Amino acid sequence: MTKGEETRQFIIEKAAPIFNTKGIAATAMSDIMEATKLSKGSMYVHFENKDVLACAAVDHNMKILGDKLLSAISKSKTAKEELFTYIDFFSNAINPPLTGGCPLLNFGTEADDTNPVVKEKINKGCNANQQLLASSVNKGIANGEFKPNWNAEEFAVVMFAMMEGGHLISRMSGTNDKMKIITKTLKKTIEENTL
Amino acid sequence: MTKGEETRQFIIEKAAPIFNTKGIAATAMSDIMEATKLSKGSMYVHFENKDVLACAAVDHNMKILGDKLLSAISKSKTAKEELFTYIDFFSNAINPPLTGGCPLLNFGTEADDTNPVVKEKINKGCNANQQLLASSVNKGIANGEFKPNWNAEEFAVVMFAMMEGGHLISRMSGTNDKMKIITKTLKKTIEENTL
DNA sequence: TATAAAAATGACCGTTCGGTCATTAAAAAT
DNA sequence: ATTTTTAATGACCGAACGGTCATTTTTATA
Repeated sequence: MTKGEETRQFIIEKAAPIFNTKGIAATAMSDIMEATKLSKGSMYVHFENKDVLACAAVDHNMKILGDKLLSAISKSKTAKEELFTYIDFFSNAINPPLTGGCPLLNFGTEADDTNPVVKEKINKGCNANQQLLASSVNKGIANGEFKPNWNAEEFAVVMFAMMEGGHLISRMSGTNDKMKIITKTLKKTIEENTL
Repeated sequence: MTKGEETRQFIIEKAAPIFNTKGIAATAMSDIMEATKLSKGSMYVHFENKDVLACAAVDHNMKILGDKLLSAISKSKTAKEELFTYIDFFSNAINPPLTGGCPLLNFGTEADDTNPVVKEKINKGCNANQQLLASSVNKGIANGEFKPNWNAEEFAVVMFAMMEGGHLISRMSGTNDKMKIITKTLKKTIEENTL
């Protein structure tokens, strides 16, 4: 990795949590300058404008979160464990795995009516999550863990929606109390579909 | 209503959908000036600063949505109808009841780490929704529509989270396809708890 | 080690931002 | 009808914004 590539990566890593916390519109280049201790000119050597940097930060946030998640799930032995691991991974919305909370929720709502590029990135992220969940369910059906008539795709949609909604509720209230109800409900549903 | 109160209300009504669509940080006073065709000075006669106007816009969005929702629900005869009406009311995320989509989702994620005042408003809005749902369930239990052992508060949390999460998914994908899965699942759960 | 290429700097630019205020116009009160 | 109060205006302000660029410093190549 050349010096340039190193600096570029360094900027992204410092910028990502700021964008995820403050939002794209509310984050100024000066915020990134302060965090990186780099000059303004240096930022524009590596990113042609703020939008490009913001997109890179969105990508980075999703990648980091995805890597952490997959790393946790990969330790699971059964399909049921995979689903439980996913739940536990996101169960603490007050101290979330990523600074600023869920990037799908944060960037998704901001980009919704204003930034189609970021919006599509988030859409793909949502779909990736749901496919991950559906594949765990299907895996469990295939190996006899789960009831064969369990609808994997539908459950994936419902579970993903519940986790995101729970994330919102918890962040607003400042406690994980209601997230616990959601995780409990999800785990119960999984148990009910376990043979 | 005096002329001043009329103008103030007029500004709020024009500003509310803009804030809900673009977000607070990304909305400029000039946007409101353009929408209202009023001068900058006039805006500051009625609102001491942008934050006050933004808060009023948040309140207005929540009030309008709440009024519409309660109006729809009030036509229901049974508790089950109330729950179904709530579901149907929010089932179209692509053409939502409020321009810009759900204000709880929009303002909640933006205010999360930056605006404690708005955050608390949204928190109260989330709780109000959940209490509304729980009261419908409890009403149904009391009048013998629903199973007596159905946990109203827990279902309210889960249902609210699913609807908000479904809203996010639908807005990102641009279709209501997955929202339909969510509404179907919720209605099925309600049916299962109906006597 | 000399040279070419890439990276880093910070002063600077035009624009837009939120916000002010003296002045004018309109509405309310007398 | 006159006076007083309130609303509306738009030029203006300083600050902060995203972005540029000639210059300097560092890194990579020969």
